[in-house]
Formats: sequence, structure tokens, C-alpha cells
Amino acid sequence: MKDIIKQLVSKAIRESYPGSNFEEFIEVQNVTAKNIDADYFTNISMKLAKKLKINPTTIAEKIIASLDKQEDFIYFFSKPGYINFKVTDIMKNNIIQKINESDNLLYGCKTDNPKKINVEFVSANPTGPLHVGHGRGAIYGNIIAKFLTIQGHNVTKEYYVNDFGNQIHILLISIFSKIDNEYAAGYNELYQGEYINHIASNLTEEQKKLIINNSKDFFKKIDSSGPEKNLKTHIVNLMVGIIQQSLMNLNIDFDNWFYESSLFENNNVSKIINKLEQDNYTFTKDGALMIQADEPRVIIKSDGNYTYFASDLAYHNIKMNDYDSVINIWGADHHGYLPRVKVGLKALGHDIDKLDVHLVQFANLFKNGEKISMSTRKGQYIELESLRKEIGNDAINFFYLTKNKDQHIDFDLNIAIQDSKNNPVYYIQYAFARIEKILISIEGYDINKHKFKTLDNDSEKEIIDTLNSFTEIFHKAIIQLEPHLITNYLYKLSQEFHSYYANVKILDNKINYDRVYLIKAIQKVIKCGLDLLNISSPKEM
RNA sequence: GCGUCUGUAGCUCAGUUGGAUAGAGCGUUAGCUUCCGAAGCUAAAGGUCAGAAGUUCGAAUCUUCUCAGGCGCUCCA
Repeated sequence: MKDIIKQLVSKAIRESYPGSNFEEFIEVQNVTAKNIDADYFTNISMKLAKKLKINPTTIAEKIIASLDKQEDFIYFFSKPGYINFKVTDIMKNNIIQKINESDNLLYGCKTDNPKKINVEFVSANPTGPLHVGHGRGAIYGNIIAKFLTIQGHNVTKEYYVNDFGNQIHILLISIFSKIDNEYAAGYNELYQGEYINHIASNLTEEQKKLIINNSKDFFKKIDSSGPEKNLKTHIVNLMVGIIQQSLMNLNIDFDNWFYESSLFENNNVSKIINKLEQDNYTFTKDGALMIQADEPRVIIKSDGNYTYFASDLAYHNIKMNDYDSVINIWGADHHGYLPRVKVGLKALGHDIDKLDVHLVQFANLFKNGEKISMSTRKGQYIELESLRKEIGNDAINFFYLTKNKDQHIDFDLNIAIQDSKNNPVYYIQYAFARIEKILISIEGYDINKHKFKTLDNDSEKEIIDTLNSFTEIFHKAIIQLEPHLITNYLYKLSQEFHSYYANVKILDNKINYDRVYLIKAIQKVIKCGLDLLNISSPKEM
């Protein structure tokens, strides 16, 4: 629709101002002002006013005079230079039919340039269960991957498992110390969650013996093959299993679980470090190997151990080689880490434009008015799984997706649980269920047999306008990866439906087929939107 | 101090890429069930869009500065 108007305007400008070349400045936008009875407008005359040094009113009127007569639109001027376009009711009503007859409402989101894309998200350390702090990234990342898939990209969803280095060491110590207290010596902060006891008590006698007999030598053998390594792998697998289960309960699945340890087994880390050294990007300082990024950053510590940065570079190096586009969903606390990754990848010869990092702001959690900082280490956290159980998948999805990722969100756990009954998601689902009830009650009638007439009372017009905007909004949400546009849209559509439902009889003594046809379209759009957001559409509630 | 995200109604958040009189939910107040599901509808009250300057015909939106808050500034991961 906007394109048609744009072409009309463009033609009119060529006629009224020959030789001008302003087509690229033409923008057609939706009318949001309530006192203007039109659907679209363009502000081109205001833009031209400056360039041509003519006042915008004159320009607008001249353009309007040159606009081709069209059956589908009415044009009119409003101050100081808007050209408004009102679409005829007949034209608008077509959307109802289009929606009802379409077998794919998202047709048109497909890209011309399908890429192989890796989306890495969550990637919480396997040292404890997922807590509510991880929920936002999990749900957001999953939807982003889904939207990219709908666009036609070949998407791999990946979880990077940090099963190497210090924190795994401490995890093992935490568990081992339950079996042999000597392990705890020298550590003042060990993992404390209930899962530590659980894992410790479920180890086999053989495993326990291994722990007790090895004492302090255990960690010297952990990376070479043998029973020590097997035990470590066993424990990591248990942890990953806990995480997988809670993601699965949220219907989030990954295509690939990439283990940090595999980078060392395949010498990927040493390879990239050698390359960086050969290309003179590194230098040695105080016995450590460093690279100059935003600041000098350590790759190999003076004790000879690799930093997290070293393996992460190796990891990204692989992703950059294997994919056309690499997307990371990170918590905002990692933003300071990005510059060094970029510098490292650039040094390795990669085009860093291929890397796209989405920083998701924190969801601050309060309980009884007090802020709770999630800390796995301190055993101070609220499991994502317990929140999910409490408020349900639909409410938790909607809650996270309705907010922009750049927005910090605060929520009080008590209020969240209490409010979950008031979650707007139920309002939308209720609209769906109400429509379903009507449609079921007239099952057996062939509604398609009836010729559709124009609907024209005010509430119907309002709904039809909203339905007309659905393609544009859904496409924008999917292409620009902004799920909250859909949540807002669905709410608005549901609101208009509920109001309509309360005021207008759809089934009276006889069936009003035009209205049935309308609500059927509404239901289809709601279903489409809820599906997109991984939210269910129950037929009754 | 530096980097980064944010500041919109009592609270939680939208605001269609610079447009016309800034919107919802919750909460508050007042109404609506002989009738398709009241998880609903109708209405009221509630705003210096943190503040200031600037750019523009036009700013919640862009620029600069100030103030306030979150997060990060480890040879942690």
C-alpha cells in the first residue's frame, strides 16, 4: 500500500516539478493523529519546501493537483503541508478475505539472501542450575533464532559449555569436599547449592574412592585421559543435563552444544595463538602473553594457563570460519569484553562485521522490596525452573518478550507471581478462546459460501485498520528482530475484539456471516502471533 | 574517573525508524451480567517525556552538557 502511494506521489512530483530528483526523500507513513480521518500521509512537501524555498502549503497543493485520480484512495491536504491518503472501505475490507484465505500469513518475510547463521545464547557456566537471571537471554535468543529461521536463514542454535578452567575446578572441589573434607582447604568460596550434595551423594563407591585416594593430585590428571577425566566429564554431563532439562521445559532446544574443552583437545587454542604470535600481534609482559586491545589483554597467564579470552578467541575463530553471520546474545555485564574479542578476531583476519552481539539488559529481581543479586557461587539464586513452574510458560514468555532488550526490567518476585494471573497474555488468549467458542457453535455451516459484504460500523472499521497493519508490524518485528512489536500488536487487536464482542452481536437469531468472517480473521492473526512468540492458543481456558 | 544501557502517569512498560492533541496494563474512583464465556466491557482521575541549551517548519525521538540509576572496567569466567 505504501509503495503504491509512493509511486503515485513520485509521479506527481515529476509532473509538478520537472527536473527535480526528490523521489528518494518520499516517505509514506501511517496516520496516528486521531483528528485526521486518513490512513497514510507523506511529509514530502515539508522536505521540499527547504530545498525549493517555496512554502510547503503551495507545494502540497500543487502535488495533490497532479496526483492521478485513483479509485482506491481519497487525497486531501492538511496544514502545514501534509498530503493525506484515505483508503476506501472496499479496499480495506479485502484484508479480511486475504487473511482468511492465506495459507501463510508470514509470506513475504523471506530474505533474498539466505545466510548460514550461528546464534549462541544462554551459555551459562555448567556450575549450577539456570536462575531467573538467565531467563531473559534464553527466551530472547530462542525467539531471535526463530525469527531468523522464518526469514529463511539457515540457523544453528548453539550453547557454549564452559567446561574448562577455574570455575569447573571449583565446582569439582565443591563436590569432592562433601566426600573428603581435605579438598576444601584453602577455598573460602565453594558452590553451595543443594545440587552439590545431590551429585556428591549419588557418586558410585568407585568414584568416591578415586576422589579420596587421589587427594591433591587429582587435578594434575584431569585433562589427560583416565578415570579422573572421566569423573570430571561425568559431573559436567550431570550439570549440563540439569540445564538442558530446564531449557526443554521452556521449549528451548539447541542444535549444538559446543564444549570449551574440545578446543584444547583439538589444539585450536594453541593454533590461533601461534598465528597471532607469527603475525606479531602479541607481546610478552611480566611473563604473560598479551595482545593490545582496548587495553593490554592477557592470553596466556604468567603461570602458563590460558585465559578464558584465549579459548573464546579460538571458539569464535571457528564460528567465523563456519558461518556467514555469528550472533551472540550476551548479558549486558559482558559488554566490556566485546572490544578485545573484536580486536582478536580482526587480528586473525576476520571481517568483524560478521559478528553481531546483542546485549540483553539485566532483569533485576526484588523480593519484598529488596534487590536480590543472583550468585550461583554463593548459592543465592532463584531457579528459572521454579519461576516457570510458578507462573507458567506462556506468562514467562510474554513477560520477557514484551520488553525491549535494551530496557532494564525490575520485577518483584512476589508481585510477578501474584500478577501472573493478570498477565496480558491471558487477555489475548481469552480473545482467541472466545472466538473459538463462536466458531465451534456454528460448525457445520459453510461460511465461505456467503458473499462477503463491506463492514462499516466504527468498531469494525477500527479492527479492519488494525488487521491491515498486521503485515507491516509482523514483518518489521521479524526482520528487525523486535518481538515486543508483536506482543503490543496482539494486545491492541485483542482489546478491539473484546470491545467489539461486548457491543455487537455476532450470532443473533441468525448467523451474521460478515462478522463471523471478521472474527475468524482476527483469530487467525492472534494464533499466528502467539505461535511466533512460542505461546499457546488454548481453545478454552 | 572511563565505557555502556537507561530515565515517559503512583508502579511496570509501549511509543511504527523526526510528524499532527504522548499511550497501555496494574493500582485508585464510578458504572455495566434476563443476551455468543465478566479472565470481559464503559468511563473518570493521573504527565514540566529527568533538567538545560542546540539542530529543524516540527523533538519523548537527533547533538552537546548537567543530574540520577543499572552494568562493566581481574594474569575471573
